[in-house]
Amino acid sequence: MYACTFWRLLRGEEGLIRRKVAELAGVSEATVSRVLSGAGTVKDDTAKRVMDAAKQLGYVPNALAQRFALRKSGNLGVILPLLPKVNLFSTFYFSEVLSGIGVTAKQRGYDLLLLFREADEARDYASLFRTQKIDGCIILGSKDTPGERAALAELKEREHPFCLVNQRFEGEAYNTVDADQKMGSRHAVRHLLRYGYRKICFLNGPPEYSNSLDRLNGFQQALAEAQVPFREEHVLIGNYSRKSGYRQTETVAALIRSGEVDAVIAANDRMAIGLMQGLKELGIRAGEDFALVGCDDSDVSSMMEPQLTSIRVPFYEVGCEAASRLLDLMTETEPSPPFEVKLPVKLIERASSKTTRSTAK
Amino acid sequence: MYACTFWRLLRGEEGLIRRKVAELAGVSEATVSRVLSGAGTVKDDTAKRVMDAAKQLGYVPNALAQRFALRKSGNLGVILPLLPKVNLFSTFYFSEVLSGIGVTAKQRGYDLLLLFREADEARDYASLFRTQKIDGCIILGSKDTPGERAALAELKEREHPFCLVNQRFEGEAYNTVDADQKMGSRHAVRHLLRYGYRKICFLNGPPEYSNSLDRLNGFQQALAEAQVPFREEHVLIGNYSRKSGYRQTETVAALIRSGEVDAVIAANDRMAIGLMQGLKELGIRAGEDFALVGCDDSDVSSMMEPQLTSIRVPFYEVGCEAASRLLDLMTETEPSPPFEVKLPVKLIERASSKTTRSTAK
DNA sequence: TTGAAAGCGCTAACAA
DNA sequence: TTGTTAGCGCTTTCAA
Repeated sequence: MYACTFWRLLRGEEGLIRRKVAELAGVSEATVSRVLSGAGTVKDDTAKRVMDAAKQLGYVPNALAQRFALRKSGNLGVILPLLPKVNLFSTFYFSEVLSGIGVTAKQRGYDLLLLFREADEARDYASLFRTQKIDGCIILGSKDTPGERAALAELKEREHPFCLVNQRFEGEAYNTVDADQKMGSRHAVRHLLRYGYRKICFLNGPPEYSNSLDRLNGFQQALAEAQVPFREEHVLIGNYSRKSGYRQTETVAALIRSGEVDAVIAANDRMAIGLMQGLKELGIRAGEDFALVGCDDSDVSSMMEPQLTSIRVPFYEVGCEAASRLLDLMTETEPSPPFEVKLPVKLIERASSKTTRSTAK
Repeated sequence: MYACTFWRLLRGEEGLIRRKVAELAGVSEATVSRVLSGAGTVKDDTAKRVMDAAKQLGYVPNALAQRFALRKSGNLGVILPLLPKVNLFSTFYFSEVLSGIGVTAKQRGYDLLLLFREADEARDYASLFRTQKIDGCIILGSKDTPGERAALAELKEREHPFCLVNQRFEGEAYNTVDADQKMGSRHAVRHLLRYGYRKICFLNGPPEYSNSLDRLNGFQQALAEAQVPFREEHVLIGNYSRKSGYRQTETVAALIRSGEVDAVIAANDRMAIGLMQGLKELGIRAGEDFALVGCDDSDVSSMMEPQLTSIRVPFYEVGCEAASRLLDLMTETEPSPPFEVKLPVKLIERASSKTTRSTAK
């Protein structure tokens, strides 16, 4: 009770506590500021007196006032799609990337402002800067649509620092951190070829995501390198959801049964799993009747039966890198050219693709 | 280029644009403020003139200044554990809850500040309020430890609005939104009994989480209701990770083989899946040799083979409810008693527990 | 219904 | 090395 009224008093006289600290330390308020913000030059001795006084009185500077005076919000915005409805991306992806961003931002004294982009909301990223809610932002789950392009162009034009994660825009030089998806597909193809599979089907995601294009690209390139002909009709399109993988069951089953296809690469784990389940219902088993490779190496890939071979994308590191680069850029004085970081991926071999096809048809 | 310099100018004269709006509308800056903040009484006619002028000049008030003047951050803090390291909770859980919070907060004009709690950091939630980074906060993944209790007690003492999600503290009346875990276990037990299983083993999580205690409680109660004896040695403890479920393989296998146990309820899906995998390796199959029920109904439960019966917890709604209640509380003037909301859960029956045990030993 | 002016808690010149 | 002082862009009394 005592403490309660004590603190209520304090709250009522926010400003006074600052003055008290100054008095207790025998300095001016400006010096208190200098000590606590770390800026300016203060004698070690006085600095210590101020610190002690502040600790004794439990004084913590008001970040809101601080940021207002500095005209910096101290926030890093993270824009992300509304997850539950459009569950295309995996929760795994977001958790990992977000954690990476969060840890990095915290290390560097920034807070994270989470901004959910609504489905068809007119995107106005720039106003987040105008209102000074954020000093920079990282955009997740961006798609190549006219509205998105316009919003990004505006950001760039006004020189607001931002960074895209896992998405590039053809013809625009934006800051990007991405996994090397193209290399991922190549690894997958080479892996399958090594095990004797030669008739590979590719279950891709929609082309609004540059990742989809990159993966297809790597797929084609790896085939070309091995002089295996590329068949357009062996490219299927889903929407990154498990259901969309499941929906391809009939098509893929026919391809496998006719001997036209003996392996499938899916552009993410969810589609791979949907397809695997569908085919299993028809008695066609991954790892035995055909080989299956997913992408993302999400936590579910090792929960499957058989466990799913997948391309590990270092999502956590992607988040770290994006935040780190963006914060660098925000603290630099002179403008630097846009960065396009590609992080290496790695094929994790598991049972779904490991049976050697010695008698390839 | 033109636009670019134009905006650079604007940025240089942030304050001026406000004045220009005032001039264009033929009013004072104070009136501009009144109109844009919606407060105060303004004639409809002048209000319209101001709005038009603002739109024409592209004026958006500076939220940072606004919040500073109002002494409100406009942020709802969400405190959550660092995910990647301590991957006890599922990413599914956090994504769902977070989305619920995010949507609700946005509807009510609040922004979300994400705060990662580091593993053993001295918890000082109160200073988030003192620095005015947040006006209220929702705490996820809280555990019953002395440090946590102290931090929460401080929040309460200083009358900072906060809400716990999925965690209660014995002896403390904090605002809480939780799923009805106790009811969940009861559903699970009754379901198993109905299918003829009578020897049920319970794989629980650690007791620092009140959920663990609730679930055990419901388990015992349901057994008592059905007059099935409760066996202390049939309660196993994991840590909510898949591995910890896997680690119980030997123990559970022995219990099943000896006929002492014919069904298992796990306190979350991850442990259920770990256990399922371990037992499968020993040739003991869920849904055939024993029944298995998980909890959370995370997205993986339907990706398993066999699919996992699980208790669906409305995580998204939990998030909505927590945010909604907390925001109510923050806008109320008079103090209200703490709320303890329990949301209903639902058993989702799948293959892992559906084979009727007609010949129960 | 509106304008003028004070002040939110902090930083950062400028002086001393 | 430190104190004084003038803002940061907004809200909000108080008068008109």
